[in-house]
Amino acid sequence: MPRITREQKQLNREKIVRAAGEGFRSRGIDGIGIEELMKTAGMTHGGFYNHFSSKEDLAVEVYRQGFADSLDALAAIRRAHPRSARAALHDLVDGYLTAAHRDHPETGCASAALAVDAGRHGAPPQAEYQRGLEGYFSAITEMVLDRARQSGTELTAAEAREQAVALFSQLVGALVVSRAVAEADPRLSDEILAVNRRQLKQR
Amino acid sequence: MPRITREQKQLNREKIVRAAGEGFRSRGIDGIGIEELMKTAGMTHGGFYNHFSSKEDLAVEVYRQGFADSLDALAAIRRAHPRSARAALHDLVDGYLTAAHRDHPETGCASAALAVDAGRHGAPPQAEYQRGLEGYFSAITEMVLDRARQSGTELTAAEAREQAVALFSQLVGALVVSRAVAEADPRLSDEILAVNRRQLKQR
DNA sequence: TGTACATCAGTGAACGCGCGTTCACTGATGTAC
DNA sequence: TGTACATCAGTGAACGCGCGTTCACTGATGTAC
Repeated sequence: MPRITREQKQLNREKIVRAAGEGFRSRGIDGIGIEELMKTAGMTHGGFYNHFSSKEDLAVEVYRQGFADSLDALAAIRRAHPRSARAALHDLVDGYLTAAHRDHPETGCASAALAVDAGRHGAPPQAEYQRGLEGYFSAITEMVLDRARQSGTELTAAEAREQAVALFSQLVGALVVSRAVAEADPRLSDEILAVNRRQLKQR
Repeated sequence: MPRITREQKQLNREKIVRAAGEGFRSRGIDGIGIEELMKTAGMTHGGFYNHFSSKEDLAVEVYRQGFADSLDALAAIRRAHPRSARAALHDLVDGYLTAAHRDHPETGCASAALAVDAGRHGAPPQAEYQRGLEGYFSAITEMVLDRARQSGTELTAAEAREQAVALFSQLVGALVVSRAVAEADPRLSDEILAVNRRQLKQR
């Protein structure tokens, strides 16, 4: 059958990245092998190295893609509330800290699902994580600044960034901890989400 | 040479749990093998199954031990500030969100280092994680209640627990995210710790 | 208290297995004329 | 536009390797008398 169209090759590459994005998020970079990944993407494992030079190389691409997707989602939230950054921030918190997001890491926030793996798989994935994180911080900082502006509050850029960093840290922590007990104690897991949601929106 | 004293066997077991506690925290449960673990503990790998029925069984013990150690540390903080729960909570935050804690997951908080692994390695470790987390929440809730009492503020037990859950979520999130970028961007990593420290103590 | 024997903790080789990676092969695609 | 040939994406077997786990063995400890 092969060889395949250039266009088709690009589509296949995207399928691999998507399969890896889901596999790595739900089971960790070490938790899923290339054979299973390629099978999920609809191919046999031998062709993997036509697309990536190593598994780590793929991980870097997964981080890049994951953060890009999340930034797009953030931008969509902002666009949905053109007049109220406050409403947009509430949407962010409410959307992030849901049972659905907790129960589906495979399609969720890369920062939360891949944070621990980032530190354990060498410098390149970690560098990509850092780039993505800066993007998050910048986007949320702007939302916080908009909110202050719209409510007539004085707020420096530095103060806004502090609020953004703290907000995001808490979002990630709440999600990670709620996931860790999701099966062992669903009620506790729900409580963690609800408490953090409520507390973050009071600010 | 073998066989060994019963007492010596118990000491050997503790050495294995300690080695695994450090190895699992810094490199993940999948990130270190039994051979290396046993070598670190000063033995050859064959004897492992005289102590544990499986690697997962060891993981459960690591979670149990890790949370027990952390609860002891929390109790020590409380004892160091018998008159001021406020000072104790500040100590908790300042001690948790330090560069030293970030840079040494192997001796640090089990909840932060092992949260993601808990969800990926079956029910028994996750159940142990849940038990430990409840212990944290209870201990911190008591500290929050003490603080309210000592400052003459009205606070229900439910409100105190909410504050405790949110506080701990943010602690874990800040540490996890700061670790993920520690090598790629030390300044950003420090900023994350400092911002969360400051913000948590303002409350 | 002393002796004889059963127990069992640590050793180190071996097991099967799945992993990441390599490779010869195939045949449709891409390209040069 | 059509033909001839080089390219190269996917296939599937194979590689070495490290993993978790098992096992026969040893000899000091624990126990029964």
